[in-house]
Amino acid sequence: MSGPGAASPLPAEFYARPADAVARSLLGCVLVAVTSADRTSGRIVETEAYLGPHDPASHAAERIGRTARNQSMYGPPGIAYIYRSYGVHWCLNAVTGHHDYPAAVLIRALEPREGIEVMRRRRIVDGMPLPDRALCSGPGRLTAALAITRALDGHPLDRPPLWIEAGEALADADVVCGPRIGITRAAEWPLRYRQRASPWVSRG
DNA sequence: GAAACGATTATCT
DNA sequence: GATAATCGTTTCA
Repeated sequence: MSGPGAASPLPAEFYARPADAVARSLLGCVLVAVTSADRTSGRIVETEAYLGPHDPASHAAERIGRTARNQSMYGPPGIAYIYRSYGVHWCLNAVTGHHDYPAAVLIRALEPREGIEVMRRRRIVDGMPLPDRALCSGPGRLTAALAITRALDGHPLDRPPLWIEAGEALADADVVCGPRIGITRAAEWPLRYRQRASPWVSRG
């Protein structure tokens, strides 16, 4: 898509808010990734907020502090924080809040929009394609589908090759907020946001 | 130095 | 429902 009326990337100011507010606002926005050969994108249907040093589940919790891995979380709002999960998967976050304050929003699931055939090709394992439902329904799955790796850690999310555009905002009635997933500390904090009844979310 | 532990997923029972 | 894959960070000696 291009020309008049095309959605423009969200500015850094969009992210200069508490992580839970950004996590809610990102639902319905569109994540776009381009390579020299392909363009892939999807609507964000599930996010999770990691609030700051006082959030014990955060990679930058008080007890951990600044490390080589989480340095992007201390950068300016609107950049990517990408880390390796379980030594196997890449996970994408949008850094929020103000500079030097570590907070971020984990992008957990997308509804595929552009390049779904490219996503299918990227996820073929042993000749067996994944069902479309599984292409982007999880933080590790969507990075594989969009070819997002550590190389983009710290990348500003308002320009190629990876950016987020405003989408159609979701009404509060279409948003479900509940406990976070896959963590042991403060998992019960209601910081996971997802589109109600979307078949593209990671669980439920 | 050594060992345990994940903001997960695919595969097997 | 259980578990292997797989590696950087953190923790402990």
